[in-house]
Amino acid sequence: MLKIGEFSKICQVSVKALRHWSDIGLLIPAQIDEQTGYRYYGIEQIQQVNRIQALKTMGLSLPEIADLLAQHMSSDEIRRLLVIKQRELQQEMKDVAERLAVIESRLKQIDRAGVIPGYETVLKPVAEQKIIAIRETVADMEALVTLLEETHPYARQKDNTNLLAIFHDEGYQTEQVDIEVGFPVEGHTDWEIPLSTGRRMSITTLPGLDLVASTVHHGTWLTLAEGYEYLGIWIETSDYIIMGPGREIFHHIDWENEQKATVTELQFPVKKR
Amino acid sequence: MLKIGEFSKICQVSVKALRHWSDIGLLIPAQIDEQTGYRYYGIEQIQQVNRIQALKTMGLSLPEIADLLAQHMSSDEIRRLLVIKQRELQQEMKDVAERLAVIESRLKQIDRAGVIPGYETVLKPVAEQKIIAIRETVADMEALVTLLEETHPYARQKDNTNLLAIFHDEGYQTEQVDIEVGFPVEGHTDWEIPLSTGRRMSITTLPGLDLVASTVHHGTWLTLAEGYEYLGIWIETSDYIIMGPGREIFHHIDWENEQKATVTELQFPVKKR
DNA sequence: TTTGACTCTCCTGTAATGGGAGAGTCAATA
DNA sequence: TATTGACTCTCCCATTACAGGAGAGTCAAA
Repeated sequence: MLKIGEFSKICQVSVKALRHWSDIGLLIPAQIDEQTGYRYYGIEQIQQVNRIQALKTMGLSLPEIADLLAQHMSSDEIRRLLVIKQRELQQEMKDVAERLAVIESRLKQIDRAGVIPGYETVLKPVAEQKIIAIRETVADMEALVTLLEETHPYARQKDNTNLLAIFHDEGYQTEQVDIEVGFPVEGHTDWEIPLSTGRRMSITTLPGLDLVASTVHHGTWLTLAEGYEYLGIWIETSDYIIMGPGREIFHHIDWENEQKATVTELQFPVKKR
Repeated sequence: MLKIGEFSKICQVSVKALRHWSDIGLLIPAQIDEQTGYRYYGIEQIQQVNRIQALKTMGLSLPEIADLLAQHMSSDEIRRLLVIKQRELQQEMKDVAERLAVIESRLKQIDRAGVIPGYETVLKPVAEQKIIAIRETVADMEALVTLLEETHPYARQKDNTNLLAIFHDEGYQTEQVDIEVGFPVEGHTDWEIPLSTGRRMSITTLPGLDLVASTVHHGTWLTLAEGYEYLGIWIETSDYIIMGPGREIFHHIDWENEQKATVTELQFPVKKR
C-alpha cells in the first residue's frame, strides 16, 4: 500500500489531482483508513492511472472517463465516442490554424505599416432579411447620397432601422453604378414608397450570406475608400475570395454635418480560398 | 444611443458578455443611466467590439486586451505580445496534433483487435537517479530472476524501493543477455553488496531520459512478452523510435507465489521519428 | 517525545461567460 | 392613464480540472 505522495511520484500525477479523482469517484484508493482518512493506493492501480491519462489526452472529460471505466460501455460505444472526440479535435485543429492565420495577418500588417491598423475585420454570417428597396444605375456617388437622403425619412419612421446599399457591379466603379438602396422592414408585404424620380421602392428579400468579411468605417465618407482598401487587403492576405456584391450598412448618419460623420459597415461575402 | 439588447444584435455579442466586459472595464458603455443602471452604447463602439473580438481570436485574455486598448502599449510591445501569442498557438497546434495521433492510434488498435487493449502507454521523462547495481551478461532469463531474488532483500531494507533492470543488448535476445540489475539509493556513495557469485553491486548513476514510452504489465512474468509486444507496436504505430536500452521497473513482486504475480513497468527511451 | 514530513478536509480562485431569480424600467397600446 | 409585454438591472450559482493555502491531525524516525 502506498501513501498518496508516493503513489503521486510513481505515476507523475499531482496529489491534488489524485484527491480530486478520488472525490469524484474516478479512481478510488484501494483502501481508505476510516480513522484518519488517509488514502492508500495499490501499486497495481498505476494501470488505471495510465488508462485515465491516455483517455484524458484523447480529450475525454473526467466524468466520461469514469463512465467508460465503469464498464457501462461496449467496445463499439467506446469506438463511437472516440470518433466523436476525433472530430472535435479535428475541428479544434482548424480553429487554431485560423487563429494563427489571423495573428500572422496582423503581424504582417504591423510590419508593413509600422503601426496598429485602425480597422478590424470580423467574419460572420448575415441572416436573410426583408427590405424595402429600389435598384438603379446612378450616374455617380453623389446620386447615391441623394437617394439616401430621400430614403432616410421613411426609414426613420421605424426606429433603429439602418439604411443599406448593395453594389451590384462586378468591379469597383464610380460612374454608372448599379446600386440597390433600402432598409429592413417587418410585417408589411405590400408597402411602396414613391420617389421624386417617379420610381417606387418596393419590398424584396435580401438573401442571407454564410460568411461576410465586415469592417466598420468611422467618420466622414470622404475617407470611406480607406476602409475598402483595408478590407480588400485583409481579404486577400487572409486567403479569402469575394463571392458577390458588397454591401454598405449605414449604422449612423449625421445629416446635419456637411462632413457627414458616420458609422458605416462594409461587407463582402467571402469564402476561404 | 442603443440599449444593450440592440447593440448585442448589431455586433453579435451576447448581452451577458457585454455586461461582463462592462464590469471588468474592457468596454464601458458610452452612457449609463445613474437612476436605472441601464447601459447605453454608441453605435461607434462597434469598432471597439470588433477590435476586442479580433484580439480575442488571437488568443489574448480579456485583461490583456483591456491593457492593450488602454494604450499602455507601444506598437513594438504589441508586436512582441502577438509574437508570444503566436508561439503559444503554434505549441497548441502541436499538442492537438499529438492528441489526434493518440486517438487515431487507439482507433487502429480497436479496429485491429476488436477490443479495447489491456495496456496503456504513457510518455514521460525520467530523472537521473543514483542506483546500486551490477552489470552482467547472464546465460538466460532464469539467471535474471535469480539475480533479482538475491538483490531483493537488500532493496527491501529501504522501503518503497523498486528493483529495476536495464537491458543493454541492441536487439531482443533470451540467451547471453547483457543486463544491469539494481535499485535506487540515496545518500550513500560507497556502499557495496557482495553477491553469491563473488561479484559486488556498487553505486552508479543511471542517466535521466528526456522521454520514455512506458507501459505497465500486471500479472505473472510468463506473459510479460505481451507487454513488450504492445509497447513495441505502440511505439511503431505512433511514429516514435527507440533511442537506447529498455528498462524494467519491478514495482511489486510477489515472491511467495510461484507464478510471481507482479507489477512490472516497461520503459523504452524514445524520440519522435 | 520531539520534530519534520506528510496528510486530511474545507474554502477560495481560476476564464469567460450561461442560466435563472426577483425586482425594476421602457414604450406602445387599450 | 393604466396595463401590458418585452427588456434590463443586480446577484448568485455553475461550468472544468484542478492549484493554493489554512488549520488540524498523523506518521515514522531519532
